Amino acid sequence: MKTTEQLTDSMFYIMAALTEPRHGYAIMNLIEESTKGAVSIGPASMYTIIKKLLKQEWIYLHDGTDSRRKTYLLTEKGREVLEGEVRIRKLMITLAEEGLKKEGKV
Amino acid sequence: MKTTEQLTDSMFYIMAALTEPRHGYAIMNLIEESTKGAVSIGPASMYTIIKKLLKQEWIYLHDGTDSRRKTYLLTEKGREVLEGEVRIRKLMITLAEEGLKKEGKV
DNA sequence: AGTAATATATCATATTGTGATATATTTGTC
DNA sequence: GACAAATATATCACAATATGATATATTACT
Repeated sequence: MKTTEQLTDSMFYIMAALTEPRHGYAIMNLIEESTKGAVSIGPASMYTIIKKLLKQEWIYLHDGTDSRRKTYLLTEKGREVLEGEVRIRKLMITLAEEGLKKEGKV
Repeated sequence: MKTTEQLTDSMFYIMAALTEPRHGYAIMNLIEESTKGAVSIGPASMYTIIKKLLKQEWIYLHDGTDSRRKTYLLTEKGREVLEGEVRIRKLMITLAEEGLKKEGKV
């Protein structure tokens, strides 16, 4: 999938959770709760992706960080990327919904 | 990402396009148009994924198929999967939007 | 003191996606 | 009726991503 800055699902989910300061474990729990258990990201994926998001400077290590927990938050750039993603994803959901409601059983 | 039948982005996009009978090339164009060029799936990804969706029986080879074009459509099972996906994706978009609109620049 | 929950981390592997490329057919046009 | 451009499908080898298994340390609870 080639795009103007397209995120994978997992990246999107994690960034969606980081509009507020959260640490890795909290992100995992939030995603699981928000989707009622339908989506869950394990630690391997979690920390792999966090590393990448840091490198891209879409998230940063936030103050609340103590020796035990590392708290992250979207950067301004990250917010913009997320906003763009939300827009694109909404378009595709609209397309899917329109098609589905036509009840086009051919 | 572990789930009750989670689709990758590309799979989702392609299935979203197949609520009506379409052939591969048409799917590619539709996705590009619907997202205003922001998302584009090339032939390699397209046909790889179509093969997988056929095997899963989420899409099937539809009648309109002539010797030249192969037309596909969602199966009933495929519709259900897509419906479930739309639900989950909406939840995550809502989460992202709520976070974003708080304008929480800490 | 012992155990469950919290929290981060990594490695090797599995899964998924894609650029490059090939081929055939149809359509338009000079 | 020759040629180019657009349409349409297909595959391979490689790149990018995600993940199960596992390890380790700290905190909370009883």
